[in-house]
Amino acid sequence: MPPYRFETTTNAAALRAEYEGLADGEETGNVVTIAGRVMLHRGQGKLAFATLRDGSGGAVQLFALAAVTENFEGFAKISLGDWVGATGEVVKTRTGELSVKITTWEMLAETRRGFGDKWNGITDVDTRYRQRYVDLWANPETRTVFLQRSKILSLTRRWLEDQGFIEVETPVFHPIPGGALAKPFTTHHNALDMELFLRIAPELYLKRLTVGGFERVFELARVFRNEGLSTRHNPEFTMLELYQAYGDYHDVMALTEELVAHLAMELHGTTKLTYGARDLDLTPPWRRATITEVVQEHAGVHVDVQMPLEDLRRIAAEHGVEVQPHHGPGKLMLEIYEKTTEANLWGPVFVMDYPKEVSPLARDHRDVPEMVERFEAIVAGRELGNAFTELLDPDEQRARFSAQAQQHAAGDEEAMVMDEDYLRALDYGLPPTAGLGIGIDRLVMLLTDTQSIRDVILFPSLRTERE
RNA sequence: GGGGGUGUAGCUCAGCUGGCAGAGCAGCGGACUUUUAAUCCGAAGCGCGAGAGUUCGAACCUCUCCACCCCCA
Repeated sequence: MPPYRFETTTNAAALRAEYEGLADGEETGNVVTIAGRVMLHRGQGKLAFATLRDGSGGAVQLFALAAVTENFEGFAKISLGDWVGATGEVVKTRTGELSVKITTWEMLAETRRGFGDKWNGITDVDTRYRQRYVDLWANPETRTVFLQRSKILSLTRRWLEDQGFIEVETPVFHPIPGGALAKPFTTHHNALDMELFLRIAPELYLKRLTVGGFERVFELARVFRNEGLSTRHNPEFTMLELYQAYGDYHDVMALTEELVAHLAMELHGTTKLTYGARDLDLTPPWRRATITEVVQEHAGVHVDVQMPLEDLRRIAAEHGVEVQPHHGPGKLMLEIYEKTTEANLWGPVFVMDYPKEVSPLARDHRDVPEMVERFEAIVAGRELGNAFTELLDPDEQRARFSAQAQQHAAGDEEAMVMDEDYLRALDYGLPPTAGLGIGIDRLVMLLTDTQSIRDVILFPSLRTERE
């Protein structure tokens, strides 16, 4: 029967740091107590060795002798995967392995199932994602990725707080889904007898807070989008959204590149990374380019929202875009960009200025008609972040919502609907504000050089297992 | 939704133009006073994702279905 608690005095990484310099065969006289999981085990008659790995990420050898170890017979029979706590002297064996020469030990948990092949680990992706607890032990790289994810979240919080942002929490249940173009999940509240939506973005609540006087806010928000699964999409994922009063999208571009560069420096000590065997230089400043410019470069055609609709339709069709009758020039321009260019932009690059038609929450461009001040940060062919100078004018916002609501009524489930409460908030006055959303999962992928979103989400969405 | 791939022991995998299902590791039993994926000896374990078909004979061929992965919409 396992003990109710077990007190350790150190861990494997600390032991390594402190005693790695011992000479072969040297004994220290220092007694320590450690605990962890048995990863390797070697019996040798009246001797036994076990490699113990613990939460420090390090591993240290337990060295048992029949003459000095209590219940030696039991120790000689422990299995790979068992949790063991042990006390003994820190020594280095004759062959130079840092060890704890144990006098007493306790079984903390016996495993009933093996942890897979001790050499090959677990490679079956289904097992790795479903039984992450196995993956984390069997594959140290998995552990590293999630430790890095944790560090990225913590560094992001600290950095934003240093810039004067406060972290807030806004509702996950939304009576009206909004803040992004996506299909929501629905649920039902029994006591209120009302349909609710799981949020697709925290945007509209965060901007209400800016109206309320929180001038710099951010949320690390789990959001939910009812769409397919892929290496880049999980139905629930984490977005960083932040709003900065008195700023515009140029300010947020600077913030984005500085934040990402800061994270790269803290994690890797450099902003020159490798992603998928290709170099990726995240050093600021990142390139700024308009959609028109990048489409010209990658597709060799000129597009803008001023040109005749017929020309845009023709170019779109030539590039394999499925042209719908209700597509306006803005939508066509965006489709052409996404089809021909986005995935080919290695970046990092801020692709600037989007058609108003596809950006219902962004403010009109100060110089270019029918466009808004919006950018997407593209890195490694993928959208990392999306940001804009926020639309402040309640009348204009109402008109944008109306246009969206019409599309929604026409069957576009991703289109927005009217949100009267948000309009009421704008009536009170939203100061000039810039907002940013960054996909944390994709950011973690980038900074950990992983190719699937499932490699950076501990428990990715999977079909229910069935017998 | 379309295309491609995979599915064999707890894990990692092999299994040829159809011919009696295998290995290593783990687990179990045993030997061994300094091992390092320890080694050695022994016994056991899968009927091949599910179902149907072709065949004297199917893990291998055909069909249907299921799951997972990748690409595309």
